[in-house]
Amino acid sequence: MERAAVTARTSPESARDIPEATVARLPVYLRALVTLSEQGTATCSSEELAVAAGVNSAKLRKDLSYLGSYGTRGVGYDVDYLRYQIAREIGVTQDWPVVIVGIGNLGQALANYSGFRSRGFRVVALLDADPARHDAVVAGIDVRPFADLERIAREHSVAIGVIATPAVAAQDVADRMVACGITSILNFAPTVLNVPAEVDVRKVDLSIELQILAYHEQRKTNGAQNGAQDGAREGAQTA
Amino acid sequence: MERAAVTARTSPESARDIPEATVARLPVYLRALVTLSEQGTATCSSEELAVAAGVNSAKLRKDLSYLGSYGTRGVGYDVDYLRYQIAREIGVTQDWPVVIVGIGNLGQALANYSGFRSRGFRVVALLDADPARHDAVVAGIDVRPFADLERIAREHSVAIGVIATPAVAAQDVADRMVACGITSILNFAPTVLNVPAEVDVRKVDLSIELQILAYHEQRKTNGAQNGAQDGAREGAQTA
DNA sequence: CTCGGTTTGTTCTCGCGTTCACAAACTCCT
DNA sequence: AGGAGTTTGTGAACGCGAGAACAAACCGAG
Ligand SMILES: NC(=O)c1ccc[n+]([C@@H]2O[C@H](COP(=O)([O-])OP(=O)(O)OC[C@H]3O[C@@H](n4cnc5c(N)ncnc54)[C@H](O)[C@@H]3O)[C@@H](O)[C@H]2O)c1
Ligand SMILES: NC(=O)c1ccc[n+]([C@@H]2O[C@H](COP(=O)([O-])OP(=O)(O)OC[C@H]3O[C@@H](n4cnc5c(N)ncnc54)[C@H](O)[C@@H]3O)[C@@H](O)[C@H]2O)c1
Repeated sequence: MERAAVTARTSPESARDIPEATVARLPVYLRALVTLSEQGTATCSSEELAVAAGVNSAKLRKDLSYLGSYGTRGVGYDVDYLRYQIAREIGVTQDWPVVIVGIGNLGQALANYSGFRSRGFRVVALLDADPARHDAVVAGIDVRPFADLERIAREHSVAIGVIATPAVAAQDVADRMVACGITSILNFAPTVLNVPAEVDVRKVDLSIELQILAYHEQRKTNGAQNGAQDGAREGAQTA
Repeated sequence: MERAAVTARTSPESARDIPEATVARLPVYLRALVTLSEQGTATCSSEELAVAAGVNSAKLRKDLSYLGSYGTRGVGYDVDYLRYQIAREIGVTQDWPVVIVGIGNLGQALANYSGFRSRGFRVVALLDADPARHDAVVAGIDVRPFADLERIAREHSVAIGVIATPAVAAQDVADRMVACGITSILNFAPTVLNVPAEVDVRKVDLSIELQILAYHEQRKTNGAQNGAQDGAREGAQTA
């Protein structure tokens, strides 16, 4: 891995095959580093950063090692330098244009969310199929007809789309997005999307999260009644 | 596992140690079964259900085998029977009372979300620290002062809490929830929560999801420019 | 009853991810 | 300069989960 480290230092677009589990944690590290930076911390050890990110320090170091050798032994990591390196690796040193489709309860909340802009994303359009919603202004952005998707996607080179429509409409919306060249979809509708292999889909599903909590909750209370030997249940952050 | 299967058939509160990965998929199967049931399907094979749930059929069968032997070889699964068994296993045959704290953009959207009720959850209170929000009615429920948490949690035996406050307030809210006996928390604030080991925390983080998509998106476009040999990138649903 | 077709439940294997543990490397103090 | 103390980066061990493959079990026809 020594060679990889050197390559990472010299050529910006390097870093072969980062494990998916690591990729999912990089944003967490990035956020922790931003917080540390805002607090005026110049350097931090892997242990400090691990605590701030809520993970094991060994895991943190291994994750960072996939990006290169950005730390100094005996000292730790330069907060701003590491922050930049992770941001670059994730790809949020420039803003990504994003469209949100389905401007109902959830879509409006998302549009109003200020955390996007500051974390590498820019909402370029709000689209809805319901004419009654059109011409409304949400978070300073006009709500446009869904039919405008193709034009907007082309004009802004949109690669990422957010689906916040009812479940029945989600597959149609996804198909149209794919047809417009969108290759990454964040889906809030509780349904399975069928997309070509080159398109990435991530889903955020409220009910599933709650049901997972309910399962463990049931176990806790039943275990108490039942008197069964429940081993140490870890309450670690489960992503 | 033969013994476990028999036990599962006879005693309702059985099913030792279901793997976490399986637990996370049970809600997906449940939803697929509900859809199938509503379509009038009486029985289905593991292959059909797997397609509906967006997973491999071998994985599905293995997952279900942890609950017991609820299928019939050569036939498949009785949709309604399996649906009930999974619902019982997850613990959503009765409703769980839930409190939502932080009734801003996101909290209001959550309160208005009708999918909770139908999936085993009942919002019993909306709490906010801002007096300006009090006495507003969202989704037919009064917004109450945050100080009411203890009384409400006790009166309704609330075990599950949802945090939709700004990040800076999230840890305080979590501490108060834990003090009130809440042992499961769904956190929307982009921060790491410190809670006792017996408390389960699940987080839903928009920015992280988008950043993961951005990472892969960057790889796709860079790979094209670079002409590097990018192996077959799978676009499967990543939870 | 028997046989062919079908589908489940389970075993086995492989790869990924987590964690431990430690050598290498760096700083600071004497 | 050298040694003590600190922290990184990584090799190795281990456990969990994914998937292929197959025997066991069930149905229906004849
Ligand atoms: N509100 C929540 O907190 C919440 C929580 C979890 C999941 N969800 C899911 O998110 C999705 C949106 O929820 P919501 O509460 O905002 O629903 P909503 O009904 O308030 O809004 C849906 C919007 O989508 C629009 N729409 C419908 N079909 C469309 C189409 N084909 N193209 C474009 N727009 C279309 C509608 O006009 C409407 O404005 C749903 O699938 C819901 O299950 C919502
Ligand atoms: N809106 C979104 O789509 C979105 C997306 C991703 C993440 N988030 C996160 O969800 C959280 C809420 O987002 P939002 O857009 O609804 O923010 P918001 O500012 O609209 O609402 C926050 C609410 O929490 C209340 N609050 C503040 N401190 C409190 C306390 N100590 N106790 C109880 N209530 C308190 C405020 O009065 C306000 O009503 C934030 O952490 C945000 O980062 C929101």
